[in-house]
Amino acid sequence: MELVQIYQCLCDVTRLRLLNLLGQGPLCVCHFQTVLKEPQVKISKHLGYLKARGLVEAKREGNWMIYQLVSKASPELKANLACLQDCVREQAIFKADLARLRKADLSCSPIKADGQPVPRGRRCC
Amino acid sequence: MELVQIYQCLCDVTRLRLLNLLGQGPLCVCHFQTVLKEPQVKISKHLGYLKARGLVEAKREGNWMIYQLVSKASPELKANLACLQDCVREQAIFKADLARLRKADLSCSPIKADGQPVPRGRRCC
DNA sequence: TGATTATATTCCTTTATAGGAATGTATTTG
DNA sequence: CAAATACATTCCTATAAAGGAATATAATCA
Repeated sequence: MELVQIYQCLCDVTRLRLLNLLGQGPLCVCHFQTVLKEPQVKISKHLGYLKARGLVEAKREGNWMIYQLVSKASPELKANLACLQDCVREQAIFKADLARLRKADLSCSPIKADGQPVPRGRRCC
Repeated sequence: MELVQIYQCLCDVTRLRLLNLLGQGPLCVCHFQTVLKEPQVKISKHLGYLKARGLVEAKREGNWMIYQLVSKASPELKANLACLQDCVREQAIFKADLARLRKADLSCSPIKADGQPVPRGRRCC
């Protein structure tokens, strides 16, 4: 993947917020909606953008799509994601997002802490 | 400066090439033209773009405009420029640019090695 | 002062991107 | 199967950006 494409993915606030959250682990679309408080189209499109350019990957989990950072990232991508995490650490919007993520009910997501099988088919968000 | 603005500056190859060269020190516009082999408008516009967003600064030196990376860069900018330098080290285009830079006659630029006063008013490129 | 050199700006065209409304698709539940 | 839930896609509009041709500006030289 080209370096420029990485930067193209990083030059939108919504996408930075998505990537920031994904730094914590896999998430489903509705949780992004809940945390970012942005409309579904917006979230979905930006996730599609990131996926098309190989920054994230998605798998279907029952009714939900679970997104995560690509498992086999290039050195350039790794470096830039690390740099991003570092830059973002002090910034209000991103800290607030992480705070809301922690408070959110993630019961439909595979990142559930207790390791229980994910309860499927119930209302999520 | 916003983090997103930094990434906006980085999402174009020409600008990455400019920044890569500026990592070596200040340069005048005509040297960018020589090294990148791109038309003057293109170079000038991208430098203007970088300047408008605070990644580079420029000063007039007689007939020439000397561009350099901003002296007082934010932590985010520093981090990302360092990351860029790192990512770019192995890539063909950027290595080739640096090679051409080394071979170029930089007599009209303040980065002249021997510290002599810059000869002004002569033909540069 | 007029010519030359270096650089910036304006104008125009093309393409990319963001955002939202509406609609489509997949999956699960009852 | 019908309804509900989660998500994607299409269509449209507005705005930004890239690139080039032509022109303008600034400084220097002869």
